[in-house]
Amino acid sequence: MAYRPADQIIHKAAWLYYTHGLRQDEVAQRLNISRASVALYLRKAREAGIVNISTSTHLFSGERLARQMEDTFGLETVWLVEEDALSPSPASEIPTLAANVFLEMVENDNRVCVAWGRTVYDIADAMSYADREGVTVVEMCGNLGSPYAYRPDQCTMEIARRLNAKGLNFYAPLVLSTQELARALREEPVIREQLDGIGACDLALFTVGALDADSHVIKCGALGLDELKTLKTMGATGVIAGQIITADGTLLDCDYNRRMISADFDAIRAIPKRLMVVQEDEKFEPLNAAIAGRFFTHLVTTSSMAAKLLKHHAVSEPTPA
Amino acid sequence: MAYRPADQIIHKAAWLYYTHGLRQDEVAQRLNISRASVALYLRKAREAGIVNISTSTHLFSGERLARQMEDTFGLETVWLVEEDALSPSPASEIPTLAANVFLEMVENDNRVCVAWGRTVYDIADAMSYADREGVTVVEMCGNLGSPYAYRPDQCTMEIARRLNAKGLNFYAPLVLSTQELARALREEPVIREQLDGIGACDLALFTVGALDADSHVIKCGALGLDELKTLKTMGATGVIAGQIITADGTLLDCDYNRRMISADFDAIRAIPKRLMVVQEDEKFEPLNAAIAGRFFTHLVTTSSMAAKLLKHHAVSEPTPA
DNA sequence: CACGCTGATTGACAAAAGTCAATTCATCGC
DNA sequence: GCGATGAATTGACTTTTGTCAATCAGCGTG
Repeated sequence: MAYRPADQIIHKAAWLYYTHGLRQDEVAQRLNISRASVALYLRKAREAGIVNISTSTHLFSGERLARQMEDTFGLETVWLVEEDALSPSPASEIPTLAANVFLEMVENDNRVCVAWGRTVYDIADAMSYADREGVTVVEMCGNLGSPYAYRPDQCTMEIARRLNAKGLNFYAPLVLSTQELARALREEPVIREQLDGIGACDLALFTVGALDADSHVIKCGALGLDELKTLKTMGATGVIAGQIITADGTLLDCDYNRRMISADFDAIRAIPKRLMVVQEDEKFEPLNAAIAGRFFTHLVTTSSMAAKLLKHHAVSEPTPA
Repeated sequence: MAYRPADQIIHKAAWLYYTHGLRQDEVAQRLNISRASVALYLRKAREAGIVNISTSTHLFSGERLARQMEDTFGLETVWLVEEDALSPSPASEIPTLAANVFLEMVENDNRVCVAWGRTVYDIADAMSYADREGVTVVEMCGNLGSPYAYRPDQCTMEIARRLNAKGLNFYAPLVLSTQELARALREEPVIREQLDGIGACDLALFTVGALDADSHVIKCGALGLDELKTLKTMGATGVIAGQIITADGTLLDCDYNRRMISADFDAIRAIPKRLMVVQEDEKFEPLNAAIAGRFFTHLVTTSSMAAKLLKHHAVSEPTPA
């Protein structure tokens, strides 16, 4: 490479400025040039890679992953827990973190909307009591009578209790036996009101459901195993507020979904802050679908899940440059 | 590691500012904090090594003199500091440059071996935090209990800290009172292992010591003044990793050297990249000896020293045309 | 050798970053 | 509860940096 005096002075400026921490005017003085030139040289030095500014990869590797997640998927904030490390009890880490995150997100006089499920119940359980005022907690979708401790209305009520908030339950089943009945029920004023109120929320807390033999919808009897198999061949990938979505994050066009009393997807997406929480590694596909559907803006999950998602993203649509 | 919200926001601010190039007020807006806080966080991030800013050392190896050094003495790369020129504080320039050069040379998963001394300590001090992984830093020779801040183990540990590396100390004194004891100690498994590990390093950082009244070995009490005088008449010229060498770069055959716990010269020379750093002009003779012994492959020193070395070389063995 | 062209350099101004005293917030002991 | 204490945060101000139109220096050309 040819020797160019221009390079030399750029190097010197960069060295004095970045390594020695001199100010631009000091550098200018030392090199007998104007400060404007120094500014110009420094920009050139940065562009030419003579100075390298990078954010650490090993310190806070989890943080870095989180930032990458935010960038890649256009999310507001991502929180990750390191499961490999010496976490006291990895299982409880996510709900605890999620509960804290959620509490930080709730503001006075907010209207928050929560879905239900084991994860949400765990979060409610881990949530400390907060001194909020004027908060209303509403259910995101219809109820499912189930034998579990995490009955839908209990999730809502427990969270409301912790937030010193008013809890509003959904007085309807999640799934009805016919489409007609569902349609009729949705037009009932009390139900209509609840459904319409979802889009007016400030904050949502929910998770995405998987579709295996031991996942929620099956266990609660809302869906049969054979029915599930059929739906899967149709592209069923995950469950958002009771409703089945495909891999690209859209509502699966099926009878089951039409028999549902639940939040409209556009209403959900109208909520400014939507916190998604995923604990289980097996929920990779569903979560991917939820990302595609732009269902959430904030995410709490494990770093291994984050790594998987990023890897998958890189493979499926390699970034230019 | 525990979840600390403070870390998260600092990291996020650093990420948005340095990686995304947002302005401080944009970052502040995005994170809902004041711009003053952003400025504070960014400073903390820099101090904590979350962001690394490094400048190329190319400038210092781009000179004709440096090239000549490389050619004449068969060195890989030579970096020279002009003591008269742009040095903000000439004394600090060499350690700063050496630290930067060293950082550029260290690669992930490297095993690096460092000697100790004031120069090495200064380098450690000037070194910024680096984003390396899997690096191990080992001591090159035994320790000398000294009253100074630059205690051997501190050099190693400080460098390890800056590199996010594991530091391995040598659990032995540098000099023992008898040859027998030294020999016995060298056969101790834990010591043997450390000694053997030196040849397996990828990179070494060290300097050559002088032999005057106020040089290291004397000050630390490892060697008496009268003892020194005797050794000098025997040809003692410099100190490499504690061991005394003659002008032709070979180990001086003396009792002192035989009482030493330190790296074998062949082991040192087995390390592919060996960075020698010399600040003091008085180290001309020792450095010459170190060159003769082919102890190093990379060199950081002053250009006046380089000039002297080249001149001396030309006189002692004039090159044809 | 005057001319115009190109790219480097600068002065002056605008924008951004740094700083610090004042304030708010949280935590603790009484 | 309640005031004291110390840390975190911020608003207002200062300093530093970025920008850009204007100027200048070098240089090939008619």
